Amino acid sequence: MDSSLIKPTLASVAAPRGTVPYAPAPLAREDWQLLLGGAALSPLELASLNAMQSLRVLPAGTCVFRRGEPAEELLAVLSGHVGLGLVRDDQPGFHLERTVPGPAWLDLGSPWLGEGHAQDARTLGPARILALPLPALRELLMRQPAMGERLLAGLARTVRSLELMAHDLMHKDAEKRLAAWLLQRGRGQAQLQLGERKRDIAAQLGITPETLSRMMRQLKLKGLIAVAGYQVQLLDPAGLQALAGDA
Amino acid sequence: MDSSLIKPTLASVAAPRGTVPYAPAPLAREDWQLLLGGAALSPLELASLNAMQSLRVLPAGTCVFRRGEPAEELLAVLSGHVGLGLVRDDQPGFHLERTVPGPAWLDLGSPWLGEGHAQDARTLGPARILALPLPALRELLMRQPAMGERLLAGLARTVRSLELMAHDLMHKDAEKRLAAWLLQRGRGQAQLQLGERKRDIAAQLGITPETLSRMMRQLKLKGLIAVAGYQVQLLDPAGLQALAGDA
DNA sequence: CGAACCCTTGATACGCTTCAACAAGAGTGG
DNA sequence: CCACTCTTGTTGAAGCGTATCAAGGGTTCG
Repeated sequence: MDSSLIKPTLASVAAPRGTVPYAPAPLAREDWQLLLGGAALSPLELASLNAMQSLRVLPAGTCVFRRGEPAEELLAVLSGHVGLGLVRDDQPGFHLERTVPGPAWLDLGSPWLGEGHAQDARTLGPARILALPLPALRELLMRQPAMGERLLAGLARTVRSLELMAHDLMHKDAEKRLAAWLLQRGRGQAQLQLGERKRDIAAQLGITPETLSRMMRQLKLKGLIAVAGYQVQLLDPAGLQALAGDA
Repeated sequence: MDSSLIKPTLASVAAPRGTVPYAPAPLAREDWQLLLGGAALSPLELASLNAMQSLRVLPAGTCVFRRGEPAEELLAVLSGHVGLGLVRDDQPGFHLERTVPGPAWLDLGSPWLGEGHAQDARTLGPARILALPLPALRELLMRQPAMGERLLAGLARTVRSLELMAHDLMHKDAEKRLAAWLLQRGRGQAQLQLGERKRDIAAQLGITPETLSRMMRQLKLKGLIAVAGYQVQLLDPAGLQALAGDA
């Protein structure tokens, strides 16, 4: 069985609304800690969070929320990948701009603005989505002000990541961005399995699928990576780092 | 006296550290409200904020903070413009990436991460900088949890703005970005005075000064704007909007 | 006055997109 | 089982958009 044959699931099928009712099972402590970071969560905090939490189990290609829709919950991806982008009325398909790999917050900001979501979100593969209703969370914030700081840190991390993306789009060419993306996705692992379609990767990098294909070949020719289908091996992480750097 | 002759102040001079001691004068209620948004601030909140606040009055081209420097205060620009970018060791000058026009938060996120600032910041013109020390703010947050929500909303707005910037960099060409920038900067006013050097505007748009010059000429030729030095008139806002749009 | 900026304009080069064609699965229905 | 279609990734040729390089003019300041 060749692992390179494992292909990402489709994302361009019709996107029905996720209607699976929430599963009432409480989350593990580690799940919460990964999302909220900071100091260890107290049993009281854990209990409050588990009391308000609701979980949605969504198949691939499901719509999580639509642009303009009022944001009344804080959403997080527990497992799987969720894509943020736009459905354009004049063109078919889904224009992906950014993917959120679980576990991570999906939209931590919109609920506080009261303006609704700014983008569409849909699952790129099977995913588990965590939702915290805003009213309950507000109440928790009043009782446990330390929770506010965890949320602030989470949003600050989003800001960091977006600043980095803007920086890269302005100052790095496609090859540098791909190298940086591979390193970030690899997280130290030399072997990595692409969990999404290559065109979705290209969309995240702000390039066309054709260019991504060419850049992959470039890196392969330079001996920095080895590619076999959806399996990529980082042969020379230091070389990739040098190529991706701001130099 | 021709107003188009008003030129932006230099920003490429040596950047000394801001050393002006804080002025103890309390801020007006409107200043706080503009920054923190949301419901009207209570007298108690105002008093607490004014008690911890410190103000720096900085001349043009002053360094506000450096990359990597620990972030122990929440910073806001009360008046003037502050540029965020990078000083590169190998190249001279300051590589601007984003400007923050006062009144607005300058760096609302870094203090919560405990990792220091991610970019350098320096004033593009004379500016007044507000600082709220983190320990005092933490204490206020514990006593007044509603303040946390105001900060969350502020960070969420930053996220929105960065998402928009990334979107534009990926999907809009230079002309579209310039049109969008002019509309945003105009804020409904047809007449607008460029407060910064054109090369700084170009840097924000992710293009070179040469391209900015050409795009300005393009818009002028199309009859959408009229340009006289640093004075720009939006002749056809609807046309600009159509050109800048995602269509 | 020269020197140091700044903005502009033109010529050229390069990166990336676009368009078109093709091969390789995956799903479907005969 | 096959033919058929749909989607994906790949490759090549042509063209657009923007950067780069070079030169010139305007303004400010010493």
